[in-house]
Amino acid sequence: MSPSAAPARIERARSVFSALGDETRMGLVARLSSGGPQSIAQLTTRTDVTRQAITKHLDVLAGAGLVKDSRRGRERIWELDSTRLTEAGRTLDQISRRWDEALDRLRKFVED
Amino acid sequence: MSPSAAPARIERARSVFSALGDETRMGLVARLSSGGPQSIAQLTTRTDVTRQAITKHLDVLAGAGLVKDSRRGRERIWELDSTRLTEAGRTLDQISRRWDEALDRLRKFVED
DNA sequence: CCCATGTGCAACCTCCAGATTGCATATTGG
DNA sequence: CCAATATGCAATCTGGAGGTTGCACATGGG
Repeated sequence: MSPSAAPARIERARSVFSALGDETRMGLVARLSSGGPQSIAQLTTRTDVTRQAITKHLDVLAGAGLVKDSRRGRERIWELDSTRLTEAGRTLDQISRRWDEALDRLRKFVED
Repeated sequence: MSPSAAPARIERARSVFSALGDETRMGLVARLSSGGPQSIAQLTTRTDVTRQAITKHLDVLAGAGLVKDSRRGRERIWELDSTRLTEAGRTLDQISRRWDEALDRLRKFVED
């Protein structure tokens, strides 16, 4: 496993954030994470948008590698794929940590 | 410090992701995290967009609570505020962890 | 005191994300 | 076999995000 260059990692995280930035999509992810794999029809219930809209949103999430689908009869089942989610979380931690360390250095410097 | 209700926490994270979803803004955050506090003019260099565009992006980042500004003479200095960044990262971890645990339960259930 | 530098404001433009509607196509249960 | 259910495909619409331009307004250095 290569260490994955920082820029690529950041860009990957950005695509994840772009996908999660939408309210409907964030809701879908939350539902999937707690409710388990579900069909499009199921995911459409308790939503104020059309099934078509949900389908598009799921496609976007899939594009960011956050979900994957499989067929079960006439249904299309969607489920979460936590890999990218975890990675994006770690990337955020890194950025904020780097900033905090820079702050510390600055503080010490000022004290001298 | 109240534990902050889950929905509010998620919504806050979503607004952070929405801000970080843009390529230019993600770039600004990366620059600020490693390069320290900088003026608008500085942040505009090495960018293919106008200073006005950068200003708007900074305003969006500020709206999500990711950066804060202060004046220094005729300059306006922007710096990172890692609080929301860290929180958003933890939120992602929680979601993916919840999903992973659900997966484990499902696996054990199937084995029985 | 003046000019170069750093910003703020506001009008304006363009494009595409997010949504809808209408119709075609699979599957399944009884 | 047939009607109900679940989804796919495509055309179309629209508001707002992201960008620019032009000009006014501070501030600091020489």
